[in-house]
Amino acid sequence: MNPTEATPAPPRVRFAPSPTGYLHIGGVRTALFNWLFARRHGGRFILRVDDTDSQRNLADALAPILDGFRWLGIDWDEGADIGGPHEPYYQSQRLALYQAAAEKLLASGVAYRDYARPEETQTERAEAEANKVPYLASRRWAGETAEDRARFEAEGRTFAVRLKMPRTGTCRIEDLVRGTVESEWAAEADHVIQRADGTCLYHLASVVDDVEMGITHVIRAEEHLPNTPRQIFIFEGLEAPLPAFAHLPVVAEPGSRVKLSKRKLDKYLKNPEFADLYQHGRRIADRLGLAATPETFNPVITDFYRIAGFLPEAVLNYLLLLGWSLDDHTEILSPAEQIAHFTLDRVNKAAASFDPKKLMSFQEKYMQALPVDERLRRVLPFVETVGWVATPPSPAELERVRGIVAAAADRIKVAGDILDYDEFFVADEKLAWDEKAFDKRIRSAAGATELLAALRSEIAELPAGADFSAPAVEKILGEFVAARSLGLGAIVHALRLAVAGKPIGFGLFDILALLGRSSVLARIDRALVHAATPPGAIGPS
RNA sequence: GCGCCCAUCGUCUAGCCUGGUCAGGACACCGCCCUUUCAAGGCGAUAACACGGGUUCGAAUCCCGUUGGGCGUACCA
Repeated sequence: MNPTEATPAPPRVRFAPSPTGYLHIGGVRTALFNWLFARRHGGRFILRVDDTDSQRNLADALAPILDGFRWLGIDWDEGADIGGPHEPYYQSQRLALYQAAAEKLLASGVAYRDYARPEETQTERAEAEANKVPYLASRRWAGETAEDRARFEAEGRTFAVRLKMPRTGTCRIEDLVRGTVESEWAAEADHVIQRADGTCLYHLASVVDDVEMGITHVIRAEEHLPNTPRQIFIFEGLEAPLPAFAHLPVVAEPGSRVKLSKRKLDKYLKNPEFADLYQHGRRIADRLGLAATPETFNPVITDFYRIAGFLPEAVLNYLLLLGWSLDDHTEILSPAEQIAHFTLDRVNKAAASFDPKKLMSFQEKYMQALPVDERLRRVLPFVETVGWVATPPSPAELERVRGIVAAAADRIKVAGDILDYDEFFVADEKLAWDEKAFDKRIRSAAGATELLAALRSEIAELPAGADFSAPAVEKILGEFVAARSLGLGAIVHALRLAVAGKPIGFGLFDILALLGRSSVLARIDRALVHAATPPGAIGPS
């Protein structure tokens, strides 16, 4: 690098979630872009907590957010939990800073004490609405002199602090994503920055913190774009340098441009693809015995993916492409590649709607790329939680689960899918059958029970310790059907139902090998008894 | 209402700045192949420049307008 060239200071960016008790997937996308930008330029990513309006228990409301980021591998350099040079990182603990800033704005005349009563402001606003003009405060109750203040206070009025917005000129924002955005200052209302009770509002707090924390780039969702002029006004009032702004498109509902919201789960469930994703996760949550309410478990919330056993890299990769692209063909980017290639100028302007199917496709690709032992590692916590293996598993259990994972191959899309394969963990006498399939494939299939019985004796006659691996089983079955001039199809379905209880799943030879000879014999026996029981009669539970 | 933002296949997008390609890729869908089921995989097909005016030999690309959508307009964030 040319030593005479000034090295730009490393950027400082922030993500400032409200402690709401959950991490919104759209918020993750915004945080991801900030994080990527910081990592790409050797800057700092700061996690500040916007709890100015918080009534809830902070620790409980914040934990899911921090856990979500940790799970995703989005780490922060300063902020919640870890502190840093600009402590505290909780806005509720920075009130004095905001009040001092309000004083400064008041002193320099860019803000005023507004003694208007709420209903008076309301009347003015209604009037403006009726006249179809932007609402502008009359400033009739602005206590700008000591006399005015004394008079208003004598009337029993209290004040809020309002910005005294310019009434002429143009505000120009050079947005890194949207280019030059212009608006008339006169269209800006005199926003309140400090309430009558002395507490401060978002716009003031946000700007004061950005100034104090040395934020160089404000990268946030597009919904904040119309708020930017008033924030710029505060920056200027504080005589602070302006950060660069980059407004990201929102993450929208499936098939719409409306911002994704966790409260509209019922509506999204009418979208079949969204419903599929939800049901997929739900099945896993149910098996885990989780109380999955829409408030805590829903594809809009990051925890959904963690609980169901998604790979964080896959989720991140999908989110990256929601509003950003590298070129006309690259889709799979590892975190390192994402950092290496991310630039704000390739961020899209239009809102991007959330596509559950495409997310799943990323998840499948990432899962397929994982070696069996890695998949085993992801799957283990699930079988441990439901008690199918001990915690930690014995070497034999480990080997068994590994075999199941290997045989499952691409069928395990998310780690929690392992819970679909209870037939390998349930005791032989507890195996439940899919009755409809059982009826079709065994009870009403001509010759099925006879064939099953014949195969059963053949397997039983195998010498003790005979090879029962998948290839060996394949050979046994092949010879069994060949001796009867039949195809494999003649026995496969009945056998699958008998030993696994369901008509779908792994390759049959894998199933038999995984179960082992004694289980196979026991299950065929039990199926034969069950087949003899008339349908509708009470079968084994 | 007013202000701002946005607009390419169903969806995510490339292309737009620096006009000229059969408008490219991915996901989904559909069809075929493979196949003991289910997945997976392979091959193929359908599918888009919101509309209307300009400018130009030529417009997805530049300009104007229209329409549609989104966000904001709180003593919320």
